[in-house]
Amino acid sequence: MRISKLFGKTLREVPAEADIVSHQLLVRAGMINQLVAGIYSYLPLGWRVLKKIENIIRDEMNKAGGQELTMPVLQPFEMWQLSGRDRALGKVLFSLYDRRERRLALGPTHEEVVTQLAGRYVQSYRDLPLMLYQIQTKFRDEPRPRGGLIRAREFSMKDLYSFDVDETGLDISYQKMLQAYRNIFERCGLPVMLVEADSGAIGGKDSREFMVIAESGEDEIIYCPGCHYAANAEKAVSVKGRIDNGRPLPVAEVATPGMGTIEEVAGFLRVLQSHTLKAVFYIADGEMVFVVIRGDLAVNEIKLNNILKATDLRMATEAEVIAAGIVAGAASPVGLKGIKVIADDSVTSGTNFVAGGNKPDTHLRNVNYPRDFKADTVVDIASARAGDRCLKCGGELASTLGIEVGHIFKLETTYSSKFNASYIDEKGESHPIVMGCYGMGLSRLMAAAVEQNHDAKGIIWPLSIAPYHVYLCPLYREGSKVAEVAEKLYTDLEAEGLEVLFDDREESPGVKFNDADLLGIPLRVTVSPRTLQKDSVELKLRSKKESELVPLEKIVGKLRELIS
RNA sequence: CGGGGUGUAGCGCAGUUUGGUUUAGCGCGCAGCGUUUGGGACGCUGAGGUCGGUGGUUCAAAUCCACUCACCCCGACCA
Repeated sequence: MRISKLFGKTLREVPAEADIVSHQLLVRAGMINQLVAGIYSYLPLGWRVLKKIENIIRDEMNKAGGQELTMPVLQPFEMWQLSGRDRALGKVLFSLYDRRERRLALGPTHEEVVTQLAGRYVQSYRDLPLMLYQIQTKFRDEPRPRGGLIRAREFSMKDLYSFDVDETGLDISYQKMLQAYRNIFERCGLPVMLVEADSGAIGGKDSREFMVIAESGEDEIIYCPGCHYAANAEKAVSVKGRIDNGRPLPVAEVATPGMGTIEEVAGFLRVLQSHTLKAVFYIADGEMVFVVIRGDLAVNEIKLNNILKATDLRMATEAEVIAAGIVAGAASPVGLKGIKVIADDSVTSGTNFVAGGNKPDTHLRNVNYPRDFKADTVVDIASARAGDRCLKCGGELASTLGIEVGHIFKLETTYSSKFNASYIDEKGESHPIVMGCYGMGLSRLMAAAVEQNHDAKGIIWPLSIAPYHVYLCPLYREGSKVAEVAEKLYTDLEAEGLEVLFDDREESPGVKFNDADLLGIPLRVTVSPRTLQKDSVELKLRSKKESELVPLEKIVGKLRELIS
């Protein structure tokens, strides 16, 4: 490709709307252009990168036994009502009406459609296992798109669905995908961290995310440097320890004038915050929920909602707390009636806690579970934090930020039972198909690759996903034979099947070199009067500082070698 | 949805506080001509603007007021 003909221009200045590095560089390099918030055009260079990623993914999906197909973006809204996900996704689900006033959704993911489709064709256990996938544009009306391609409203995604007869089959499919994903990231030159995750609105278990570590990441990862434990903070667990305050003592009221927060109460009574119980109030789909957790811990709302399964979960307002007859600042589950109580398991592991007295300015000492109060549910709902102890090895947990580039999980029969997708086994009995779901964001992967591979000058594409292999950079001079040599080299390299970006512009060397660096093409070949004096060209790797002179007759072979 | 910020040429910005020599300006980019060519060259000439939109105040609005739209950031939320 001749740069003089290439659609798209590099920008010297950083676009005002771009905040994170991948967004800035992709826009400056003329690879993407924003139409409206979270919606982008891919210009020829960016599109080539996306296609390279797509081909790697397609190759690995096919190798793992996947069959590619494509499903409709426009889907009847009733399907989403049937699965109940119209409510779970809420406004994230784009919807519109056709001319007959029938409501349609723009596909944010395809569990509903693929389950219905598989259900129509799979009849016997002989039809299984099966893996179907597509690479397609998805639509999600994000509350807040951000970071360029990191979180877009229209984006490219690969989604594969596995269908098996039973759990054992699902495990095999799951492992195949796990390996395929590792291969893909490896081939894209992208180091990833595999973390345990919450499966969110899609539902399911054994949820794993592939994270690219990056400052601009949106997800917090809690991991243990000592063992291999790593989890999304939404899901992470840690050692809470036991609070041993001796044998349970009789409950004793104590005056705590003006003390509302845990910090104040603990300070006033001269006890550790971990020796107190904290009450937090939520409204789950309109119903008040009383949450009890040890004073030094924080409630993880994702974990909490996995118990409550509410569509809308939020902290209660002060007015709602008062209206429920609860004494804010001195609330406790002791003697409480008529309100659902969810307790973190930390409250059951220890003795003689300080808790609210349910009277103004009053707390209770020596509160013990279950002697003094009972919870409807006792389960882990605490946030694990960096600095906590690892539950597996006891080491100290650390945290980092990551970009979620892939997410795989087991759906089991959640969708197959709703959409009546079943098969007949050897005995002639009918069973719902056991499913798995495996997503990967291509456009996000592209952004993550830039986050991971860049320097002050620009992008440094890994060879496998670079828009072109070679940046051919002649430095013209009147009366020299540079142009002639460069033209011939361009033709020869293309004939060899190399992907060449030919900077045939009459620009000064600085402009060309800077553009080459910004675009991040892995190999740069410079032809100039200086190199031609030695019958050579200069070869420089984008990822390296040094360059070398290569004799003209050897350069084609040399490049060929570097690329294969 | 709550909080904050920004909308002036393709891009980056100044001008808005205190309305009037502003015919709305600068840098980059773009077009033409000439010189230049190993790390964002230079000269001359030129094209390019509903000052986000609507309404209002005023003799006069990029500038003041009201409403509104868009974009960005933080938070909430999120696959």
